[in-house]
Amino acid sequence: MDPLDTRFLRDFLAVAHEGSIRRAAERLNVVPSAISRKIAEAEARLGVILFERSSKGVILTEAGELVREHAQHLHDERTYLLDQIGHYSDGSSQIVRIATGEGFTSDLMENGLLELTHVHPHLRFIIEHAGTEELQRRVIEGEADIGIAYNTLMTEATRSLAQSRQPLCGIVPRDSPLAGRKSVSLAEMLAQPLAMLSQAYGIRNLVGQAAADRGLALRVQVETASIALLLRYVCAGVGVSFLPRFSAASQAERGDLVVLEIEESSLQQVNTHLMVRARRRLPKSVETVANFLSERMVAFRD
Amino acid sequence: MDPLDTRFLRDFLAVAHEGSIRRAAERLNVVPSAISRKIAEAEARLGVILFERSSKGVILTEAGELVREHAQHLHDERTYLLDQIGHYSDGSSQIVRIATGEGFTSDLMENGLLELTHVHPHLRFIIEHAGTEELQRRVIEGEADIGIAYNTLMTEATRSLAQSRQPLCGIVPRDSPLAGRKSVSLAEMLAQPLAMLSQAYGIRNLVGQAAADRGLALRVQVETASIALLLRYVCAGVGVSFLPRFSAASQAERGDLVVLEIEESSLQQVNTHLMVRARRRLPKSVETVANFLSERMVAFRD
DNA sequence: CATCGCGTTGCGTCGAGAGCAACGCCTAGT
DNA sequence: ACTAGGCGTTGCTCTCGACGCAACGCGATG
Repeated sequence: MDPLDTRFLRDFLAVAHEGSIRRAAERLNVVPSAISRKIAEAEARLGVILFERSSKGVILTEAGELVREHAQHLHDERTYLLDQIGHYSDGSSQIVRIATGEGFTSDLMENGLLELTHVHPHLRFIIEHAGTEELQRRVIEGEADIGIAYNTLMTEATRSLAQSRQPLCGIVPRDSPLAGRKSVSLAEMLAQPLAMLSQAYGIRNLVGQAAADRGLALRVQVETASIALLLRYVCAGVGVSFLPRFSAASQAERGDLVVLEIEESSLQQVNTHLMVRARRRLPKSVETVANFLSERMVAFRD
Repeated sequence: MDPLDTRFLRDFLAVAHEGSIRRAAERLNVVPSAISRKIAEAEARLGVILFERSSKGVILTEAGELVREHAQHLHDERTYLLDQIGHYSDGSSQIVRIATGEGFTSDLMENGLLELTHVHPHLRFIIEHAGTEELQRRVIEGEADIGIAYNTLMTEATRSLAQSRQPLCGIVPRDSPLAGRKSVSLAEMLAQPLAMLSQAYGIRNLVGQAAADRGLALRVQVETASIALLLRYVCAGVGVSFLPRFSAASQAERGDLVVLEIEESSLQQVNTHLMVRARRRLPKSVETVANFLSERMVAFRD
């Protein structure tokens, strides 16, 4: 009867997420034909095609994307309602999923979760790392409650609960000739052996752009997706790298390396955001965590 | 299975609205037992009582009110989605329901709807009058899309799309001794025979409060819920009244009566609001109407 | 004390929706 | 060129969840 029934939307969300009716059916423990029929009927009633079928699966059409947003929002609201009613007072669904860039790892753990787990021992966390775009996608599509991203453009689909400017800094070994300096030029940095994050992280493009503007060549000796590796690279004295201050804060504190300002305005303007899905009313647990992290993490100090 | 199924929420909304399972069942063309059972099952699953039963019907509990908001919001979002998909492109559901204080009647009609019906002939309107609180309730509970209210306190459940200060003015006959004045004191007004709106309209309390602050007695000769009657009262030269300027604009233009500023700060601070339900994404039709009225109606000119 | 309207419960019935199996289609690998 | 595997879809069957009907208990009201 109703083409936008709750159960239909649940199935729909699974299909959109999996990109395949069969896989969604498997995850939901039903037979694919059941879902296929529901989708077909909904399309007939709405007079709109929701998925484009291919031999590899299905992908959302434009109209389908609208329905997906609706389904996601409904799911959020439902969770919020159950939270309000106290349906989760037993502690279930007190799971907060955080998606974050790898650079936030130590800041998140030492300044955020360490105390948070003591103050609210009933909370459970799922923490996943991802590049900036993937991270944003996870928040938007409901795979994560909170996203913490560096150098990201906010869209209509996300809302920022905390932000601060976190310049991209130069990370140099403690015995580097640059180590005593207060700030360095981009040219001086690029004259050193260099390790950098891979393309997915945006930082790479940021530096690449700045270098191009000055007509400087970007010679990367080591390229990796691991920030831990970058830090070890610098600590070992092999060469320099670029990271925001908070990513290297603990090593800098121990004197293992030195963090320098770079005289390059485009690298000063970089923002960090703590984001949640737009228009979502946050369950108490998520709100608690978001507020706590916003206040405590170094990445959101001005 | 699902205690918050779409169909359940539809029934739930009807019950909450009607205050009676039987009446809701009748309106939905189902048998009362069906609904009664659904509610009982939902309460069992949620572990919360949603309605308090009495021999006269049912009323929402606190938890029930949360569910009602959820149901209302879901309904809004669903309508919005269908609107976006173009499901209503045939023109159905292009009905915009406006709840307004009676004082806005001529302004609404002459400066708003007159042109609007020409520009968008496919739009249909349902316009209902109500006192300030009732009006707000209708917007919140989804019985109206747009509310236009005078002297209202905005709450969390409503959002204001347009507002302006509209002082409460003195309305006097054209041959009144006060008619030539630019402004008058409250005392001078209250010395005249007086007709006023009844309590439900808030204007009464506003004047009563101002009078009390100055130690003036409020002697009301005629008390009515009809603004048209107030206007005729003044036009006929019987006495004076209090109304915002826009309510008497057309009569003042024709010279049938005179509108005067009152030297009383509390009467200057009164606001008009064009409000919609908070957190609601407006269908195109509603948005069109809201924008149009905000721009054209005298009540929202500064 | 009778009556009326309310929500609720027991029981029989029906149909929406799920499972099963077969089909057609496209892709990719041999 | 062909085959094998994965995909969405369709015809059929069956089941069980939801509805209608009727009777019940309860409180208010006159």
